[in-house]
Amino acid sequence: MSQRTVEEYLETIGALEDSESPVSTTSIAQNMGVSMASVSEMLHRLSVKGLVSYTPYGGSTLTDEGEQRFLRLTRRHRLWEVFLTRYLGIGWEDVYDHACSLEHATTDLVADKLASFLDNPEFCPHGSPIPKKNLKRQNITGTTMADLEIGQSARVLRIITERNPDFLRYLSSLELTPGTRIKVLNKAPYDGTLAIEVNGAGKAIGKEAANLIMVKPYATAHKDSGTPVPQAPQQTQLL
Amino acid sequence: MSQRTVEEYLETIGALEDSESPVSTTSIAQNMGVSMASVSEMLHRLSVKGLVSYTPYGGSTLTDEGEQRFLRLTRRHRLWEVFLTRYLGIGWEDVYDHACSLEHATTDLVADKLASFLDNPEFCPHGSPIPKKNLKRQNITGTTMADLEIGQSARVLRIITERNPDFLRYLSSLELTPGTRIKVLNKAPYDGTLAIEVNGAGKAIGKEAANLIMVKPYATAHKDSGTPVPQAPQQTQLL
DNA sequence: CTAAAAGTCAAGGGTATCCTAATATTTTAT
DNA sequence: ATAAAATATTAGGATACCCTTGACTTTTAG
Repeated sequence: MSQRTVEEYLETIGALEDSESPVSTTSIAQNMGVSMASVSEMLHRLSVKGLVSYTPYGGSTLTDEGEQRFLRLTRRHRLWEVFLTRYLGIGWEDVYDHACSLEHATTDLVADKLASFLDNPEFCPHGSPIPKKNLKRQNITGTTMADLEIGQSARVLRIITERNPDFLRYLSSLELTPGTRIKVLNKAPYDGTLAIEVNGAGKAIGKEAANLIMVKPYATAHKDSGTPVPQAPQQTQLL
Repeated sequence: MSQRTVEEYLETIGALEDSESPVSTTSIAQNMGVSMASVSEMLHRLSVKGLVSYTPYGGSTLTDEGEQRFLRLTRRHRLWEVFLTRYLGIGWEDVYDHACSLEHATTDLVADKLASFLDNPEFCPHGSPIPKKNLKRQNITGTTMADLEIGQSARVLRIITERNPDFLRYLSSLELTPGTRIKVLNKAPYDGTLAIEVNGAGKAIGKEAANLIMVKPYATAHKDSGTPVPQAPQQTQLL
């Protein structure tokens, strides 16, 4: 079983576990565009390899070792994303695919040196946390833009769908990048379309899209807590 | 036939063509560590794909298209080597392997942006020329250190064996990196061992090793021509 | 000219991955 | 509680790749 295929399964399962655990065979099959039979077969193999804990008819979870491998890949992927946007000037809308191929070809040494070079960034350009070298999983919980009440202000933390350049370009056009402050002006009664204020300008965004944007609501009365927050993706100025 | 396998064959054939053209099946088999039969079979397939021009019993050469693919890979490989030494601080002795995996995972966009970021370097850390974007093959001819006469001075241009960290480490210990100026003090009559002067100190180096070091002899009477020359591999100072 | 060296070819094996179709299990809705 | 629907698994087959062995052919060198 090729290294590459294994890694792709681990990544799919790991990503799906954020929203569904154990992960169903159907989800995996749909995500990877292969038949359920293929997935079933592969889960057996991954199970034998000790990377996935698999109960027939019951779904799959990553074992500790599978989780480690998943996080190591995620770390590499997101470090490359930071490098590609910051130093090569590739837009955050497009970095996903390029990082996808690089992550599988990155040796431990290169990953470590890259992290230092980038100054151990905490977030990728889409606002997702970069696993640290110790590879502990970070739980991502929180509010989406669609959860906000009328009148609430918040800061954009993270875009959940990293791999859809068109969607990300759309968000760019609305100036909805991680770090941006927004305020909900109104919510349409039937379809839930949001009227929001971004950088002083009014914009509209559908509920489906708003559900893919994680935000941190402002606690009006309190000082902002010390939690680090993603920065807007941008190129480092070179000499 | 997997992308990766094809690329590895193209690289092997392309590299061997520097010293032997057309390239014999035996050379390829030895270089790749597979049987001649496997190579024979693969050459047929590469021939059908139009990447290799193959005459049974007569050897193989890359077609124009094969050559392009080869040069594109070489370009990527060497650009990564420059990045790894200059920015990540990985020693020139070790970059080869890390670059080897990255090169296959590099998209066109990333390769171009990386080249600009690195300021379109002309040479890799071992002194080999980096193919330009137009992918014209550069002929590498010249003198090796073993060809020098007693009393001649020269500058180290290029180490031919890039993939042997131990050998490169040995050269490092002799301070024989690209860009260094040396002078031949003596040549032993039987085994051809060279006594040389490097940075004011006397050293000895065997004929076999000296054969792997390309140099540019100084024309004593003339001004140095304008030909660019590789620099010593070193890390860029970061702010 | 002939033996050794180099190279090819055909046959076959192992692994990996995918699919479809048939079967089995679990869930859901009545 | 049970039938239908949804979900999942297994069996079996197809394809591809890449390798090796061993018999055969061509080239080369004495």
